[in-house]
Amino acid sequence: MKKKENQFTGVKEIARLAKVSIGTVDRVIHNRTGVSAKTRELINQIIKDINYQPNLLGRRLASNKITQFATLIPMVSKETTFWRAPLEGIDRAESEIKQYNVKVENFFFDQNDRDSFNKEANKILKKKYDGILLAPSFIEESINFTNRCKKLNIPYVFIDSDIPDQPSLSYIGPDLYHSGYLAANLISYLVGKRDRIAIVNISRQMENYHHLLRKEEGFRGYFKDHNLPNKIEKIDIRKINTSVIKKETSNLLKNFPDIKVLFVTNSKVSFVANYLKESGSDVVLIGYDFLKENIGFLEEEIINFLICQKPGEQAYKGIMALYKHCVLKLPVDENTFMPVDIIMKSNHIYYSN
Amino acid sequence: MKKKENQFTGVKEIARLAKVSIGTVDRVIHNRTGVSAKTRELINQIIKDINYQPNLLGRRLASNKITQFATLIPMVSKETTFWRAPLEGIDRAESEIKQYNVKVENFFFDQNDRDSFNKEANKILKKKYDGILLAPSFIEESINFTNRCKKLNIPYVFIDSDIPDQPSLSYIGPDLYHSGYLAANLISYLVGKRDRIAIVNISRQMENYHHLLRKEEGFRGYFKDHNLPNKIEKIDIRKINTSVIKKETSNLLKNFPDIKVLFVTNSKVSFVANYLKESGSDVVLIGYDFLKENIGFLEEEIINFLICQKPGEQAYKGIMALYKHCVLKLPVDENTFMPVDIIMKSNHIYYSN
DNA sequence: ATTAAAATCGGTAACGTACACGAATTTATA
DNA sequence: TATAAATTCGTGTACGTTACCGATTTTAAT
Repeated sequence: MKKKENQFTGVKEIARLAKVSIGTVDRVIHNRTGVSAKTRELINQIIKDINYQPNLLGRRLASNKITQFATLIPMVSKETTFWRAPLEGIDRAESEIKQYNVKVENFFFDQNDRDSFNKEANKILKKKYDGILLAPSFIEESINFTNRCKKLNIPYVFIDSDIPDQPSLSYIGPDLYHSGYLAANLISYLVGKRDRIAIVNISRQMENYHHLLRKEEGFRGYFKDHNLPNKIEKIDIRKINTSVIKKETSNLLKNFPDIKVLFVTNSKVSFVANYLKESGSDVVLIGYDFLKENIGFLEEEIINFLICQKPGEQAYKGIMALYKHCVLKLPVDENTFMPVDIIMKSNHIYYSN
Repeated sequence: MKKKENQFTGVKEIARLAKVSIGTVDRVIHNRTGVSAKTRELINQIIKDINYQPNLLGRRLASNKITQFATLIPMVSKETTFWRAPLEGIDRAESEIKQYNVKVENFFFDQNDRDSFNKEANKILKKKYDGILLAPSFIEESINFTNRCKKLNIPYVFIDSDIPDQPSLSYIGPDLYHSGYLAANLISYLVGKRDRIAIVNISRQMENYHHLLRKEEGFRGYFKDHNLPNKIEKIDIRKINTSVIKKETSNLLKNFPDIKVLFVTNSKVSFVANYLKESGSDVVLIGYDFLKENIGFLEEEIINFLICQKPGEQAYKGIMALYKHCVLKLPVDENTFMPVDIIMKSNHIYYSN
């Protein structure tokens, strides 16, 4: 460890150069009133000249404030454990920045109950937070909520899915079209030209269904772009229920015995896997998300590929984006599309969600 | 922004509870002499009781020291641009922690010149650094170097490849065996039982060759574990030279026309791709590393899959591990095996190395 | 010209921690 | 018991910044 040598740095140096007190420099830096136009200009010039970078340690230490963020994401349910990873990402981010007086409070809503979304959203707006991270599962409600945030000048970050034309501080999540496109590309290696393929959408909520459609578009887009002749079937299952999914899948495979690949457009792929295992089918199964229930089937190679986009990392980055913006006053990327990861039996052990 | 309320925190609070001055508390915290056994014990008890977490802002601000790290990695050469990503990762880490008075200095060696490694290593040891990040390309030399580090009590982190039985602060890099294993798993989806497969090792230096062998072991391990009957050929090319590689590959494919997949065990896959493109072959090509020269072929689907392990991220994490250990005094994972990423044409755009 | 009001600025106490200096206390030595 | 030596501890200053208080200067009003 070396000792630092030069004496005058930061505001003190600026003050020295401008022949004013550090109090005045501080006023200029924070655009406060009480400085004549001349000295203000002079100080600003010096700041530019010496390329002054404020010392964040001193800054955070002196400004004895607590920055508070709120998160609004679905609760972990019996239906899916998907939202466990984002929560862990949030916690990881918080424990990294809590030393800088940042606190994060989490609010959870029920993915099958839009009222619960509104209720939690109102709770958030009552207490004044400095930034909000949310998964805009319900489109209308999210627009409403974020509009109110905008009026209150509270920055918000979307994760997991975006709301077009609703400008946010940042979106961090998948490019849904591309993830479908990738699935198709992968499948193109697995089937012959004459094999049949099926898309399986499983969703109860209309909202989430939109996301699935984007993936489906990407999926079909690939086949179109590459003039592939494969026949593509599709079924929509609107109940998340073992027996229903079993029946529908079984019907599908009976009607089209030449189906070689099933592409399930979300994390519900384990339900299909469950049936395939029972029936002893050797259809290739591709689905989404690194969930416990899916990994089991991945290890058995009932599910052959999982497409994942690190939901935990998304939430982590989301909190960090708020931190960068609110605390460090740094610019933040408007869109961060997560890499599309391909997980199979032999690379899942080192994967971190 | 909320203001913080409670007055007594940190050392002050401890001092209050122990009825001593903060100076004494400070001495206990830093295991300095000059404290009676009684009060020391008392203070330590209080520290435990209130679960005292030192404020890093105050700590870093007060300790007016500069922590200096050195890195020792191969230089970017004409032969490969592989080491550009790690360098960027190092820079990214540095710019994140430079606010905490951390500086990083980079030293580069020539991968084909073990003397250059020794020369740079000596430079590093002359100036006393607080931590070292290195890619131990030359095994003997690295052991020698790290032994000297240990004597000087300088912690070091390995990236990219490990040296077994040379205990380091941390290793961050691939699990080579598994990456080969994964490649085989992937290939198992792409070939029929009777198709032939070939492994292509391209390496000039004996050292690097060991890494390739680990991958090859993993690769063959998969076929053995799953009782797959595919014939596996193998060639070693000890010159990194377009025409040599062209000739060797061409011979291989002529001798075994039933080869369906080529597995190149490192980033030199672009040389093979170059030949395949010329010859118009439609053999499936799998290789390593997200390099510019490879991505071009990936887009053309001459290279079909690239296996990547985020070398940039490795270096970033390596510097961060040193930071955590040296500055924050936090525990550090001994081994961090990077995820094994599968990159193809349609997911490379969002990939970050 | 006098006084009041407004604008401009300097000085300084914090924030939580590190570290040096010297004061107070205890122990050892004669 | 007196004195020296050693031990134990408190105080003060510093790190770079924020934010407030009050002093000084300028401008406005009479």
